[in-house]
Amino acid sequence: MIKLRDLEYLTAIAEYKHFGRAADACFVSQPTLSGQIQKLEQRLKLTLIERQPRNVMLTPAGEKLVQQARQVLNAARNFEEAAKSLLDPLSGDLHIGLIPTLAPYALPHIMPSLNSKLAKINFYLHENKTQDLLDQLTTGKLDILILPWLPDMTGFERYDLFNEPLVMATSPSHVLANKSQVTFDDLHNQKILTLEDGHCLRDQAMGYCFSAGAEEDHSFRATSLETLRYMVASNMGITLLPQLATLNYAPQQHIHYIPFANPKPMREIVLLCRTGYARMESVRAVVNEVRQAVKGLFD
Amino acid sequence: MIKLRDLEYLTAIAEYKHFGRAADACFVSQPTLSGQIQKLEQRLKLTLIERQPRNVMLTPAGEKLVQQARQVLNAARNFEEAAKSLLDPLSGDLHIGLIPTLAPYALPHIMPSLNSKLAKINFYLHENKTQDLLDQLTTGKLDILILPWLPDMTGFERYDLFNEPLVMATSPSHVLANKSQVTFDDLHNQKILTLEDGHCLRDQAMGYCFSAGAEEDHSFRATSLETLRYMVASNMGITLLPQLATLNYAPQQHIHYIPFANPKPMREIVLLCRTGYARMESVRAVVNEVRQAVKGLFD
DNA sequence: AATATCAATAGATATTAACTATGATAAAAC
DNA sequence: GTTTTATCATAGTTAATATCTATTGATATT
Repeated sequence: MIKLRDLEYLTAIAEYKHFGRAADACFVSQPTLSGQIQKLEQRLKLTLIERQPRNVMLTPAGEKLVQQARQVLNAARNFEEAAKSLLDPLSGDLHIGLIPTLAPYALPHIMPSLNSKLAKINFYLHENKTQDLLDQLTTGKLDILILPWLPDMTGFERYDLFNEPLVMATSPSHVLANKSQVTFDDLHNQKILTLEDGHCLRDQAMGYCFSAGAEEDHSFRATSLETLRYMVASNMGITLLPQLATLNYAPQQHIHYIPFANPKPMREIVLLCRTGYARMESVRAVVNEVRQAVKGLFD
Repeated sequence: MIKLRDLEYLTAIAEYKHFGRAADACFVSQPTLSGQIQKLEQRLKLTLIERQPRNVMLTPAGEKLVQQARQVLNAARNFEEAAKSLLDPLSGDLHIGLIPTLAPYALPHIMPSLNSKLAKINFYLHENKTQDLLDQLTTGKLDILILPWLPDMTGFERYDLFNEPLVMATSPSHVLANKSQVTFDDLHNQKILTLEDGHCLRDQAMGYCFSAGAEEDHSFRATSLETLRYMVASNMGITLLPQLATLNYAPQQHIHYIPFANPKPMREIVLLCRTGYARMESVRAVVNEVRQAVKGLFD
């Protein structure tokens, strides 16, 4: 039977394409790693690594087996995590991935209670675009994602957290600024400022706006919600913001936030983790705390 | 890092609930296994096994970790199989699960070409009820299933093989015996002989018949299609048989097989394997051969 | 009370993964 | 064209440890 150590060596080579550095990463000497890899190749009767001078690379067979090896190592990590979590259920490290249009506005509401109620869990927060988060969840770099649900997010465990309305943001001098509600029809022919590509908020907000007959301002795409907010304040256009991003920001920045009349555009914020993840107790605890924490934020 | 050997010991104990027998299964002495399990428990700081005199059992923590351990061992097996299959892609052992209402009638059509075209693969055939097959596929005891598709079979890779019509079987003296086609309405108030519980053909055929107003003969449930066939021949009632079970059987047994008018009742025969299974080449080859082999059997 | 069953312990042995030191080879530098 | 550097392979040694056999201890069963 294969040894887990061998698989670690193999994946390290795949990562670094360099025996010395891979050996360092495994905390062994280079000859040790070289020798073990050779033995592995002999046992499997396969050449896994192409040793060109100054250029180490994997053979096709090597690539394939590295994938399998990562699966095994992930399962082994799961075993150890499950063991630790049995010893002390709500403890250990938990890596949470969030998207940039949610993290800075939601975290102030949820992290205090997470940190106090689940004090033995160390929360690591990672901000990234949706697709990267999903990849990192799959590979095990992240344990939990909190993001707006999209229908193609299959193959994960899903927990609904809350529905976040999008609201209209205008400068005080804008024609819509003093309405108490914005209707679908109000959007007709309005010019909308948007985020740059890759933000799921962009796709979602634009979908809503276009179907209402609004137009995107193609001359500008913001890299963050804050940029967008400043543009709106400078009377360059209007935009849609998630409601969490509008709390405690209104007075000082001369922006009017106006809710939509029904049907309100919404983001369905969910928590995802891998199906079969070893620490479901921690996940469920987080889900409960987040639900508690946002209770009452949305009417 | 945990060792795979430890996980094998743990799962062996889970299987045999007996140190001696588990040790035999692992090809080591009993003290070796005892010692390693103890070390494992110390490392994890968890009691995994309850050692009652003459009664070895797992603690709840043990049960949980055994599950995780099996995952790891499955992944490791996958790695080794992937390696072997890279060495010689279409070779090795392949365990195929089939249901009893399909296997004896389909295998004569498909095994000859599988054995000749994929001569280096050793095919092991397992006949069992659907739910058992799915469990065994999940746990890795089986590599491939061939059975009628049901909507709850999620989480596997699926390949459509062929659609098998069901046909009406009657004795020659039955009122429907000499029709060239049976319609939905012909079933009204007919008495249908059925298989015993657990056969998916029973559920499927009955679903069709009941919706047509037919009635089940509650006084009798057959344990196999062959019993059913004899009952029909003895003029005890009529039944629905999958078409493959009617080929080359008609003349000698005095049964009339009558096709249905559209919409024909159908079984959608699919091939399932685990997603991410390491030997997809072999699976695809089997899929292709089976599709070839049944081509022309159904008009 | 005697015996059988079964897991734990003790001590010896063999395997092997790891180390340090060195060698070999080819690209890069002068 | 020679030297230097980078990089992986080889050799020999050491330390760790999984395994074995033999035995003990404890508890049901007869």
